[in-house]
Amino acid sequence: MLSAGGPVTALRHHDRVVEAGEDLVRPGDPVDESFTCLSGWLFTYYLLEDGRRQILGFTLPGEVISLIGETGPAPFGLQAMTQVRVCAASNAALGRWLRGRCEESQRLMLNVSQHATLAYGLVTSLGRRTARERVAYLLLELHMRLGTASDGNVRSMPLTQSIIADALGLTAVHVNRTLAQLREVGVVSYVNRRLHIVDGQRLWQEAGAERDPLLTRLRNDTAASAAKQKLI
Amino acid sequence: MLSAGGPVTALRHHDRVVEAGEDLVRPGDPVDESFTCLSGWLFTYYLLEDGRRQILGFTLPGEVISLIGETGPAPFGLQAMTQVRVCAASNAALGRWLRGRCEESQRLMLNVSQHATLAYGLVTSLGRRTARERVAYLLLELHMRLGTASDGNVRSMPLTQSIIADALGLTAVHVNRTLAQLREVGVVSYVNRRLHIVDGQRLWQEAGAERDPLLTRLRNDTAASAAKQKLI
DNA sequence: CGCACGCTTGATCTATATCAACTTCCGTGG
DNA sequence: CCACGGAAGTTGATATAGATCAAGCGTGCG
Repeated sequence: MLSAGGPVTALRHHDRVVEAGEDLVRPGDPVDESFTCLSGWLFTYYLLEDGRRQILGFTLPGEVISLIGETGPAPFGLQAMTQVRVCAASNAALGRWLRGRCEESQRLMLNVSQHATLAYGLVTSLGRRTARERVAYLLLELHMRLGTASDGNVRSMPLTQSIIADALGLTAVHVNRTLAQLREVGVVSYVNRRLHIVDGQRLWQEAGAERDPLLTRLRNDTAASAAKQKLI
Repeated sequence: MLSAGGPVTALRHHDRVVEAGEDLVRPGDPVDESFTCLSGWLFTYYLLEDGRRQILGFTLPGEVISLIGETGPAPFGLQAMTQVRVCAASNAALGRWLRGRCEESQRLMLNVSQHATLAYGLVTSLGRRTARERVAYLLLELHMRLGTASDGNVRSMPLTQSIIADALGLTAVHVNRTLAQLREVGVVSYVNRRLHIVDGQRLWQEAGAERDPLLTRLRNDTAASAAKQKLI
């Protein structure tokens, strides 16, 4: 879905390792590269002048961060949540490389447009969902982006409660209480960076996502790519 | 900025007129076209199952709605706020046309990526800004997208208070009070669908946008395109 | 004329923030 | 191995931004 696997890796001029908590891109840095995340998790964040922070999205292993549309100073930062290995390609080279390859261009556009779609989902969460719905929705989304393929219901992720808070426009304290609620009613538990989906169906309900076109599509996409995996 | 002016108009197979309050695309419709807005305003919206509505963005005259990344049922709707004239191009034809034209492909990608950027701005507003900051920010953003070019400080727009509310994750009532506040302190007034910027500098402050990279860029872009206009 | 929609204003409620204290976990240095 | 310190998580008490409910006003339109 968010992985294109193509041009950025083809052009990789160097890989880079970033330690947990460090920035791959600092807000304001000149943007001149795009990345593929080889391993580890990143988030994209926006910083208000007074220090309030909003997380704009997460990048999981295999996903592509296409910054080729950006110019000048980065309006946001990219921070590693774990140790991260990325491969980088300069946007200039990428642009040149794409010049002859319309196919690839369009593929990359697809990637950008999927990021936009995820952003729209987040807008909707922040604007119109309750804390509980937001948390449920995020956990569900990440669960699916990690690939439904293997061991079903348990999954470990590097999110802290205060990262969740900054992604969902909430307070760490409130995220804590919300997670506690969801655990107590037996829907999901997220303890020790370990996500355990207790009742999948109820989780979809809690997220208000049963008919949510965004998540539904994500489900189909991952189902499809899981099927593809099987064929190999 | 959000206007590409290129492929969609080049390929227009038909124009269409939509009356105020009608949908150009209904949520769930199959998406098979992209549009350029020739006149009038639209908004993109997401509908939760229980009727809550979140507006994801606005489309102003001259701007392009590229849906070429979308397939299957539309996850969102597109509604006309005024009578709207758009020109439409089928995504299939658009894809074919783009095949030989990498330049144009990239231009379109730029457009998509700018929409994503606006979405990130909205995420930040909804997640981490107060009602007052949100309203100020939105008014400022729209003011600039309308083109700073001509008559400075007054501008008429078709936003109702409840549309503003649905865009900013607030209640119409609260938007009303917030607008009243901003008016009383002499920063902006938005009365009768008429935006009057009383104190531009304070408005940037209220929006918390003085160093906001997103809006700053928008300012530069429109300044640049205004300069270009002059040259013609 | 009357009705619907948009706006305004007041009273009250509530989801979430804020403040504060305490615990548990984990890595580091002695 | 233990002692320490800092980050993450937990829990309670209280505060507040913004929601909800309700009523009334204007105005354009069928």
